[in-house]
Amino acid sequence: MQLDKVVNFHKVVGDPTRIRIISLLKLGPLHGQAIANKLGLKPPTITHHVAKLKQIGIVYQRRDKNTIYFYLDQKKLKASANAILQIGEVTNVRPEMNIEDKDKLSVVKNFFDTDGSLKQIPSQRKKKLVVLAYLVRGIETGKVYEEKEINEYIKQFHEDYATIRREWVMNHFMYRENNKYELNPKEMWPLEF
Amino acid sequence: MQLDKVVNFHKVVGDPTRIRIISLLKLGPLHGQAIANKLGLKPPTITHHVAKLKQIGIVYQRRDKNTIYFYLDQKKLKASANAILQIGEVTNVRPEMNIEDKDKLSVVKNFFDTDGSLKQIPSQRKKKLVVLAYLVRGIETGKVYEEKEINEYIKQFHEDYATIRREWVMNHFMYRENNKYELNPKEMWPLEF
DNA sequence: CCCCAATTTAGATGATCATCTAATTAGATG
DNA sequence: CATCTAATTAGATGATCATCTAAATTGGGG
Repeated sequence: MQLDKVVNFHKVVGDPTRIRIISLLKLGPLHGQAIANKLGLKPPTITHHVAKLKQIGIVYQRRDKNTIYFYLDQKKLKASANAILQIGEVTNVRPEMNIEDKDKLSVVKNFFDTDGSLKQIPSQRKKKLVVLAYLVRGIETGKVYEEKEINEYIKQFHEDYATIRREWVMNHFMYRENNKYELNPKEMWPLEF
Repeated sequence: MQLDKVVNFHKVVGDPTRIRIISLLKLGPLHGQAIANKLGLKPPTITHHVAKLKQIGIVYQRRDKNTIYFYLDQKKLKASANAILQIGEVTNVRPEMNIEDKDKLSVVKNFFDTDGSLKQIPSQRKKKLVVLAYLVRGIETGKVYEEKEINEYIKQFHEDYATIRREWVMNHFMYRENNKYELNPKEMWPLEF
C-alpha cells in the first residue's frame, strides 16, 4: 500500500484517452491499430498510453503473428482502485518507527567507518532503517536516476549495492519505475530522519 | 457514471500532495495552516489543492471563528474510487441511441425555422438529443467557455438558454466545471452525430 | 533474404498544472 | 472602526505530459 503506487495509479487513470482505452478493453482484447481507429488517434499515441497502463499492471499483451493484442486485467484494476481506501490504516501510519536522535547517532557511529564506508548492513530492522536513511542523504530530491547511477553512488559506501538499492525501494525511501529511481518525500519514509 | 467525472476524480487524486492531504484528513478534520505545516507547504498551495478536493466532492469545510476546518467525506471517496469499475456497464454503453440519419434530418427540419432558430425544445427524448447535438455544432473542441459565452451562443437559436445549457451538461455533450464549460468528445455523447 | 504490416522510439510542440510570493479579502475582537 | 489572523486570489515560473510526424524496429511470409 505504498503512497507512491497509489498516486501513480490515479495519475495514469486520470486521463480521458486512457479511460476510454480501459473502457474499450473491458469488452475484450484489441490490437493497437483498432484502438487508434476507434479513438481517432495515431498509433504512437496508443503505444504511449498503453505503456502507462501496462506500467501500473492493469493491461498486459499477447502476440499473434505481427499483431499484439492488449488485455485488461480487471482484478488488478479493482484492487488498485480500492487501494486508496486503505491508505492511512494502522499498518501504514507514519511514523511507523520512533527512534531517538541519540540512538540514530550511535547506529551511524557503529556501522560506519571513519572514512565514511558502511562496515556492514544491520540485520536488526530499526538499525537497518537508520543506515538506509543515512545513506540516502546524497540522493537529490526530484532528480530521476538511472539504475547505474544509483549503483555507482552506493558503491562509495558499500559493495553490495543491489541489496541497499532494493531495501531503499522496499522501505519507501525511493520510488522505482521502469528501472528509473527517484527519492520519495520524507513523509513516506518509515522513520523520521 | 459520466466518463468525464471519473477522469476528473482520478486526475485530482493522482497527486502526491493531495493524497497526503486525504491521508491526513482521514484521521480527523484539520485547518489550512495545520495542513500546510504538516506537509511543509505554503497556505496558498493548500488552498489550491483543497479546492480541487472540494470540487470532486470528497472534502467539505466548516467554519469556526476565523478558522476553516476541512473534513473528508469517506463515503463519497469510496463511491468515486469505485466508479471506474462500472464504466462500460450496460446502462452506460454507447451508442445508447441509434438514430437513422434520415430521422435526424427530419427532426432538424421540423424543429428549426428556415432562419436557423429553434422553434421549440422537443420533449421526446430522442428528438431532444438530436436537437441538442445539432445545436452544439458551433461549440469548438477543446475551447473553455465562460457560462456567459455559452448563453450568448445559445441565444442565437433560442431564448431559453438555461435549459439547453443544462441539457447539454446532463446529456454529456458538454462538461461543466467551476462555471466553465467545455465540449465533450463525441464518444461521450448519447448518440452518434 | 527481402518486403510488409504492426508497433515502437525519438524528438518537437503546446497545454496543463504544482508551487511560490505578494497582495487582497473575510471575519472576529477589542 | 482599527487591527489581527486565516484564507484566498493573482500572477509568475518551471515541470510534466499528451499528441503528432518521421524514422527505426520487430517478426512473419513469400
